[in-house]
Amino acid sequence: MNDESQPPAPRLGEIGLTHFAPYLMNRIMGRYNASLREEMAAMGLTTPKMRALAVLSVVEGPLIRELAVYTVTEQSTLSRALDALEREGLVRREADPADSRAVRLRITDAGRAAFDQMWPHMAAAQARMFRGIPEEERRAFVGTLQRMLTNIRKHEI
Amino acid sequence: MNDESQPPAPRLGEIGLTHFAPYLMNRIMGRYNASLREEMAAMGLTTPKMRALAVLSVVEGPLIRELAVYTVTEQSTLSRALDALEREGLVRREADPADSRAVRLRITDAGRAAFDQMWPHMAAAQARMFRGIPEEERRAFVGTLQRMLTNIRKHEI
DNA sequence: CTGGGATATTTGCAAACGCATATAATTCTG
DNA sequence: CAGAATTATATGCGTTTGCAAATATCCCAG
Repeated sequence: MNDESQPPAPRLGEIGLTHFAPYLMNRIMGRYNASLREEMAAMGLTTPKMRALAVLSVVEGPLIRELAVYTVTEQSTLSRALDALEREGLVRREADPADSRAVRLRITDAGRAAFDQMWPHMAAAQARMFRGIPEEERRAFVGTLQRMLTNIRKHEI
Repeated sequence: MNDESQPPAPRLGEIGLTHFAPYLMNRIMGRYNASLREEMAAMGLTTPKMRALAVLSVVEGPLIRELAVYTVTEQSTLSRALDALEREGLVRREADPADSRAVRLRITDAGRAAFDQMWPHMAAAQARMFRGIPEEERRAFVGTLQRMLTNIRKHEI
């Protein structure tokens, strides 16, 4: 609870929906995620499963609670998503040698293949989002996003 | 299906998670939404209910399917969220005089009061996101978001 | 006008989700 | 080093979600 006594916020009606960044971001991400849903469904993936594969294709052997942060997923939801991914042979749970509570995660070759099949759709959806936006503007936008992430980050990941 | 034959997308591993805008946006919005969940729960609101109130506080008498677009919510989910909001007296369904299939939505005074209680938390969460980001950068960021929304917009709303 | 296709909304049902709690292992503290 | 507190993960259970189908109304071609 850090209350840095803000000046009173202008009302939503005054700034308008389309000037309120979270509204815009929710709409954009909603459509981005929806645009992938069909391909995911065709591959038997849910959003948490797909995100887990995406992160595991890049991050080596994280803990489940770490992956939960990366994927913005409830830990219990992720635990069950991993059950499914493991059942399907896309991911492996490995016991951590130093801490037997902990589970380290690794993507399998089949998992990597599944993600490789998914990736072009993700890249295309992203490209659609940025269509007509100059490279420099886009770079600045991503820079601001990175700054925002560090602002709101609660975890060290 | 508009396939404008893209050049092959660079792999996620090459660009890195933190350069992939959808990943950053999902993380940021995940935390933004999570940071509101406690206040919402305290007021008996779910995310769709809260979003409906937010939009209805600004948009006059939309159809349910229109509100579904604004709130990025499945129409069936929204229909049930509206059941709850109506039961609690925060929203009214009104028959459209010209089309008796259609339902027009209006926020009640109680609904507006509920949203007014929620709004400071939303504004504060947004302020946290943008902490330390100069006004001009922030304006540019929102401008890019608006451009992105028109890019991916499927509906006329 | 009238039947066929569109449109607006609701509802049935199975799957997914999230909170709280259980289980198991580790670390800290006196 | 014993017991308390903490950490990592899994699971029970009620709620929410989303797809598909049902219902009701409207629009339009003939």
